[in-house]
Formats: sequence, structure tokens, C-alpha cells
Amino acid sequence: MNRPADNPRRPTLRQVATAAGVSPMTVSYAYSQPGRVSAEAAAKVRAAARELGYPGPHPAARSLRRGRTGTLGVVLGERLSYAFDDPQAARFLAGVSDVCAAEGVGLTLIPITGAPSDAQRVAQAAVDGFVVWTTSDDDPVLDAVADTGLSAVVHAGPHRRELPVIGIDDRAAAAAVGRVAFAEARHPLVLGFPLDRSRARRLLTGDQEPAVRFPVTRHRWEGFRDAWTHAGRRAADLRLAVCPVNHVAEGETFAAELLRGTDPPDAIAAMSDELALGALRAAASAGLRVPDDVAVTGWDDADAAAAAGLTTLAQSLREQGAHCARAALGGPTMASTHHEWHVVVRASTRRQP
Amino acid sequence: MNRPADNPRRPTLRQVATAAGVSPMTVSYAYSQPGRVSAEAAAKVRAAARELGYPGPHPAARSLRRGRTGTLGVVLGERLSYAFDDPQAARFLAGVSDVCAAEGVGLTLIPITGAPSDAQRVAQAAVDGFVVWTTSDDDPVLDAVADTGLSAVVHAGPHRRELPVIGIDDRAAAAAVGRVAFAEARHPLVLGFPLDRSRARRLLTGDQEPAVRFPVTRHRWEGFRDAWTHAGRRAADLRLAVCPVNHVAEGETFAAELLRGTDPPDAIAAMSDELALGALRAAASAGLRVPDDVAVTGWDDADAAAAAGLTTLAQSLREQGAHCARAALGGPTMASTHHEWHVVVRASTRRQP
DNA sequence: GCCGCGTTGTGTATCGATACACAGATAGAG
DNA sequence: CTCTATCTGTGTATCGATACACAACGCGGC
Repeated sequence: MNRPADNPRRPTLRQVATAAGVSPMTVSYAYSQPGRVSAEAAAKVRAAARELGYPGPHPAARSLRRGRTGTLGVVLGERLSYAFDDPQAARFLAGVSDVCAAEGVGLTLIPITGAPSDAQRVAQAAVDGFVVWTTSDDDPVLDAVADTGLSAVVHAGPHRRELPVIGIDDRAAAAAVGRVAFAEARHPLVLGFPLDRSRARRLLTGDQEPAVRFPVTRHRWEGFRDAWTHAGRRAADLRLAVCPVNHVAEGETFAAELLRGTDPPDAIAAMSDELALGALRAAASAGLRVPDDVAVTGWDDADAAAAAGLTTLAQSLREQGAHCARAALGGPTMASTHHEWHVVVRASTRRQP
Repeated sequence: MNRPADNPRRPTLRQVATAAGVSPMTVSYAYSQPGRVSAEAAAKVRAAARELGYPGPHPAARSLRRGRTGTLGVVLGERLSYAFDDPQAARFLAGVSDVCAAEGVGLTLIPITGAPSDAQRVAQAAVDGFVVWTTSDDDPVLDAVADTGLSAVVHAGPHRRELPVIGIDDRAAAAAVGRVAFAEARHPLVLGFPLDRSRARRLLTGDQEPAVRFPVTRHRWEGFRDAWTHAGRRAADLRLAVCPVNHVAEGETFAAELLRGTDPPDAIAAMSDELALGALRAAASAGLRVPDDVAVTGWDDADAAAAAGLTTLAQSLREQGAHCARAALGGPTMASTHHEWHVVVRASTRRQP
């Protein structure tokens, strides 16, 4: 049989045209440009469509002919369950979805599993553009995205070929936060994101040079290290605790462990408000005063950060998501852009001199 | 000009065939059935494709001819930002995405905004099937889904036309939890989800008959009321506190308010573990003992429920998500199914007689 | 009566890939 | 040496909708 499986046979625009006694183009216009047809013709078309159970133009046929799909692809760089677990991803995707809803376009999620089929899934995605979120430097999916020739934006890096990057200057921002967080500290700690897709839990010191595959993690770590070493301190005294997932509980567990250990941290700079809130809880459980015994900073200025009096880095992931979506839907002319950020000083850090 | 906008002109399979000196079908097979062509021919095709920058078969053309898109549509019944905010949605979608990843199909999210264009977005979605999550009884989008003729599943209701529903028997489950939660209680409270898309914060009593548009909310409320009235108590003594969003903080605020009021609740049955954890915090802040002063139950048996010693209803939204995805991708033969559930009794409720 | 203009309807080529049927080549069995 | 079976390559009709160009019609102005 020389026809694809469609179950059961779906009525076509041509059948509707025949049933309504009009030409196919009249039916087509009735759906895509209602003003183009008379009220009378439109009524005939609607009646015939209802009669036959015609659900509207076939999306694939329409896309083929029009050259657009009306869908934005978001490459997640992660298994989908992580993306939904991560509040930062949620804020970003909310921004993307705001724009999609406003423009009337759909949203296709393309989760990266690490398998070679990932590139194929990108190549076969029926979308008009891509937004790439949180992937690692060596991810071959970036090449697949570039190969499609569709407009695409990468959020917060990595840089690759001609793909523009939208985000903040993470290194400079981390350095600014670090200066506040580490003031008068002797045993500073960074509570950070995974270094690579393995998401291993690790503890490093600032004189080590780990292979950090996630650009966001790398830039922020470099920034925090800048703040510490530029103040004339020894890199080896700065530690990095890598939390496998961005959760309050994860930050609390790791922070609690270190606060009980030898040389407990007296300043904790976290890469997210969630991890920072975990650190605050760990400090409270340990009976430590914030900021006198231990200073804490977060990242993002989420609602909970203000409520907790947390010093943090304010940026709007939602706005960045919206910006990425507009850029990816907008067309081929784009350039890398840095968004604004600023440090919000609250009660969780020591007064500056 | 009689050609759709593609920017810049994308190379076609036919061009690759010409460049490689083979027929179009050989190129097509090289991509879709690699075993069908000789190693030699495959090499020629790969070389020509790289040369021309051919990213693989055009998704729309392939979909049109094959009659499948390799994508599953998830209708969210909510603005996307709510979906990402709701931990229950996250667990469900993780299950959906597990199956999609395993089957190599993409995932298109179709958020419902309440606008009339929602139905159009459903009709124009290039997908092979639909999973509908958390929509209200009167949602016209359900008709749009049914009209497409694609296989579709609704999670937890509402029932509509021939669409199968997958979920648990919420009413029976709520009744079972309610019996445990309300034992020896005199002023029981249900901490619940929104009644309709307006998400208004409200406080009702069991003798009122509010219009509850979300089936999950309705069924659980009915079940809790069953538990109370079947024990011979007055419906008017049971209250329902409607929380606009499913967050710990939301449950904490509302519970704290009522615990400070007249006739403070001595038993709180929540529709989610998140709201229940909020109630536990409110009780702790008010200096109340759990379960002696106030019993608390949750719903879902999330990780945090076990950690908090919370009596709860155990179900697996992740499994249900996976089941829905398999059903929606599987084909036309499906039936409504009830999943298993059971009550997990922990320390947050009074010992049963 | 004729011209110009806006509105509404139609015929057809085309978007790009693939299912199918068939042809030629090669190999192995008898 | 012939006959069947397997492997590999090809030509073409088709999936369903739409861009475009053109035709028919009504209407007002001069």
C-alpha cells in the first residue's frame, strides 16, 4: 500500500472543499486568513468541516509548504527530570513560555540524555529556532543545532561557532558577590553546581584545576576565586563543594557536613539561592550566627532570598528566557548579549568596611 | 515568488543525491535504514551531505510522507510557569519524559492560557498523540484534542467523549486518608488546590456546594467529606482552605492563619505533601504538637514526606506519567485505568483505635 | 459606456521526502 | 549450468496544504 499510516484516514482540505462546493483555496483561506473569504463561504466551509470531522489543516503539510512550523525548540542539556527539578530552569523556561504564548507558537523540549541519538533528535525536530539551556562545552548537540541552519541562541554559553550567547557576565558577577561574601573571611567556601554531566559530589580547593565542563559553573567558580586571590589570599584556602543537584536539601547536607568538620567555613558563597538557603539552615542547626560566625550569599534573588534576608546576586532569568525566545524566533541577525546584574546586600553578610 | 521562506535556502535530499552520484532513494535509505545501503554508498552520501551542509531529512516533509511526527504533545491545562512551579506536575512530566527518551520521540508542551487560541494551538500541533494534564471540566481544549483523531489520554479526568482517563480513584483514596486524618478530630480542615482557573484563595465549609471545575480537587474534596460525614459528623464542621498554588509557603500561611483563629483545626488533610509540610511548619511555629494537638496528612509520598514523618497517600505520579505517555504513543486501543494507591501511616496522625 | 478599484473565488505548480515495485547483480544449491 | 534467494540501487507517484497569478463581479465616478 502506498500510503502512510493515519488512523483512521483523516479527512483532507480537498474533501472539505468538495463537500462545501468550493475550491480548496477557499477552504485554505477560511482557516488561515478568515478575512479573505465571504461570510457565506466561511459558513459553508465550517459546516462541511464539522460534517466530515475535519480538524483543520494538517500541521506537517502546512509546515512543509509554508516553511515554518510555529514551534520553538528548547534544548535542555539535561534529562527532563532535572530540568523540572531545578528552580533556575523553571524561571528561565517561564520566560521562554511567556514569549511563546504571546507569539502563539508552540514549545518543544529536547532533553539531552548523553546518547548519540541526541543529535538526531535535534536534526529531526520540527521547529523554527532553538534555545539551548545549560549544556557542557563538549556537547556535540551544539553542532547539530548549528547544522540545521535555523536561528539559535545559547543561554550562558558555551560559545560555539556562529551561535550567539545570551546571559550575564558570570565571572564578573561572581567576583562582585565574592568580594562581599568573603570580606573578613579566613575559610571561605563556594557551594556550587556540578562540574560535568556525571554530577559527582566533590570537594576541591582553589589551587586545583579541575576540568569544569559546564560554563556557568566554571565562570562563577573563576569569579569567586578572582575575588579571593585578588584580595591577596591563598587559592588553596578557598574550597568548592560540588552539589549534584540544585536543591535546598543538598546545600544543607553538604554545608552541615563541612560546618561540623575541621576548619569550618566562615563564609559561604552559593551558586543559587536554593543552595544558600540550605547553608542558612545548616548554620541554624549548628547553632551558628549569620553573618557573625558564617556569612552566606546566594544567587538569583528569588522570592525566598528576600524573605530570608539573603545577600544575593540579582538577575532575571525570566527576562533572559524571554530574550532568548525572541531572539530565536526573530531571525538570523543576532549578537551575543550581556544582561544586567547587581549585588543585593542584605543581612546574611558582614557589613562592609 | 512561489516558494516558502527558508533562510538561507536549505539543501535538499535530491541535491545530495546528485552530488553523491546516487538516486534520492539511496540517500533516503542512508538516513532512515542504514542497513539498506552498502558501506560504499553510505560513505558517498555522508561525504556529499557534509560538503553541502545537509542537516538530514526535512522534518516537515518526512512527517507528511510518513504520517508520523515522532513527537508527543502534552497539554498542560495551565500557564507554563505554574506547571514548572508545581512539584506534582514535575513528577508526572518526568515519567512522561522517561518514556519519550526511551522511544526516541520528542515532547511538545502545549500550555493552556484560557484564550480561544488554545484550541487552535492544539489543532496545529505536529504530534502523534496527546497527554492532557490537569484541565478543568469545561475546557474546550478537550474537544480540540478529541477532534484531531489522534490517540490521547487524560490524566485524572475530566471524562470527555471517547478519551480514556488514567489516574487513581481520587475520591476513594481521599476517603481512606480522611479516615486516618480525622480520627478523633472535632475541627477538621482540608488544605486544597484551586477550584477553578481563577485560583482564588477561599475558605469553605462542607455544607456548601461550590462549583469545582478541577476534577482532582473535586474528587479529593468529596472523598474527604465522605470520610467525615460517614463517621456521622456534620458536614458544616469540615472546612476547605483553597490555596492558589501548590507550595509549602502557601500551605504554611493559610494553615498558620487558621491555627491562630477561632476553632483552630485539630486535623489537617492536605491535597499534597507540599501543602502538608507547610501545615507542619505552621503548627511548629504555633507551638502545637503533632499529632496530639493537630494531626496532618499529605498526598503523594514525596521524599520529603518520609523525612518529615508525614502520613500520606502513596501513589506514583511518575509511573502514571509513563503510563500516559505509553498509551498516547501506543495506538488507538486504550481504556480508562485506575492506578494503585495506599495510605502510608507515619507519626503525623493519631494512633488508630 | 468605460475605466479603475476593491472584493471574492479558483487552478495549478510546488514544498521535500518516502513507500512501493521492480531491476540487475551476486552467490549458493542442486 | 540453471534456478532461487539475497542484496543493493532506482523511478515515480504521493502525502496535504498553500503562494501566486489570474478571473469574475459589483460599484461609483465622469
